[in-house]
Amino acid sequence: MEEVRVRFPPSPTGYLHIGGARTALFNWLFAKQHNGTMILRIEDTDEERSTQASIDGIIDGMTWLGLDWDEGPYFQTEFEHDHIAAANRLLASGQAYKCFCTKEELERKREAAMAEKKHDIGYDGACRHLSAEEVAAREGQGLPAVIRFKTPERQGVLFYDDEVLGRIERAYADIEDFVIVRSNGKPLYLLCNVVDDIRDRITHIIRGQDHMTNTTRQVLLYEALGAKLPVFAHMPLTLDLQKAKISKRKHGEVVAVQYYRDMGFIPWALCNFLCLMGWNPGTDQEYFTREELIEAFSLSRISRVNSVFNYKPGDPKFFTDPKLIAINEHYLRTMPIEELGEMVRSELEREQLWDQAYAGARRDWYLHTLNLIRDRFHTLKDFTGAGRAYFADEYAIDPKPLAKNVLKEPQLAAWLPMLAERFAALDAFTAEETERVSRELADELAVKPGVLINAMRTVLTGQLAGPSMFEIVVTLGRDKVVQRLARVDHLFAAA
RNA sequence: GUCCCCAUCGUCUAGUCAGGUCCAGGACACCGGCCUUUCACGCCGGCAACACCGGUUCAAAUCCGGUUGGGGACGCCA
Repeated sequence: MEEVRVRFPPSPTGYLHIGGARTALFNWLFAKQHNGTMILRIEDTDEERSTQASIDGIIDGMTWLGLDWDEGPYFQTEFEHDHIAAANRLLASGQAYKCFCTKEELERKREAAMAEKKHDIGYDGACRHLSAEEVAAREGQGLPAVIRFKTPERQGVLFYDDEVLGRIERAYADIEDFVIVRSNGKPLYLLCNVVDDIRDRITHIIRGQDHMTNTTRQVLLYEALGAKLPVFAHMPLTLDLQKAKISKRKHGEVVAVQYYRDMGFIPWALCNFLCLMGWNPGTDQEYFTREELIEAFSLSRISRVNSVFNYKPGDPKFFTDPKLIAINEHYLRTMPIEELGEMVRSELEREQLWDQAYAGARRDWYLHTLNLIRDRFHTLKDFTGAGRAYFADEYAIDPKPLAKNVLKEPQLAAWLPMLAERFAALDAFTAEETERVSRELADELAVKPGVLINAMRTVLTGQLAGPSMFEIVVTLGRDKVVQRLARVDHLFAAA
């Protein structure tokens, strides 16, 4: 079988957003599955809008997601000679022509047509049949010209067979003569893209349905340039709840890949979520390892229906699509603990909470602690947020549980230090022993054990919720527990 | 307006090509229960959809036609 070669060709005019990342992911999956080649090609021919920051952002985003490429990044502007040469070839063979119509003229004609027939006719072909003499005359006058592709004068329809959508047809008559080179001599996307895909020997073009009208025109370009047509697969778009195409401009950072890195998402969780937008394996499986997904993926199971990114602005609990959060949580609590340890390490380092011993003598403690607390967390950020008390002595106490579990019972100011003393006196600082003395004390004080236990949790971890109290106690160790329980005065003083 | 694509729970979707096993399955979210010192996790249960109209057929989510609805593209952007 022919080698599979695919490409991801972002234009560097903004950060990598999740729609683009999904396109990259599908191409990547397809390439991996077929032991093919994935090419990253930066389409930077729009010089006004392309930025280095955007190029960096795209590369960083892809790298973070783990979507690697085999060739590139290539830069489209470096191949301008190829594009111009192709345009000249088309010109020479009569498959393209110079057009001297100005933007203003075209605009006027378009408006007139709209007013008269309420119908946008596209380019009217005014320059299509200019003789060689007429062209020469205009050039002699120094009139600027664009190069337009000459749509074949054929009856009937053009078609191609899409791997997702089946046969796509479009009447030749509906395809206007489109511009392939600007009047300043710079080639345009429609042409560059095809020339590059031919040169890069792309076999499969997997891109969004928003390219479908481009595809019909590009099919003509392939034919005119005498190249074999690649396989096309148009994937559905991702929309917002208002059913509008998601965009950087409209939705801001919540659609940026970068946002998910900053929010503490596991990269593969985002990939897993993204692949489920517009694709499914035909089974009930929803969680995939990298290898499983590469194996299971197929173009024919890409959906034809646009999917909605279920994000409602302003909801603190669901700061992005709830399913994406759920998938992230799933990985957080099921992934191999060593792997999680690496990811949390980065978070701790960023907050200057990392202790080198966690990689050495205290590694078992470190991994055990992560395992203890990960069940309740949503993102990697929680390890340094809600989980801060496990790694630092400076941590905030959530005012809500402070009021409810501690300040509500003023006598705890005395009771907690009493508990500290008893813990300090224990022969064996175990879950069983600490629980025993806690219950004993509660009994003596004639209060429910929960009063002491919940107050302890709040003081020791700063949180309303957490793992089993006596596991926490053992994990933190006697010193910290005694210390934290003995000094609760300031909590009451502040109140 | 023109051309193209699409239409199953709130969201992601299975089922549509090869009509019956679908009074429509799974997941997320939501609600309830169990577990529990808290909150989660986990487990159990619940709510919730074939856009509409017509046709074909013994039988339609599935095939055909139309309507409505949604999206995309209509640049000397990519």
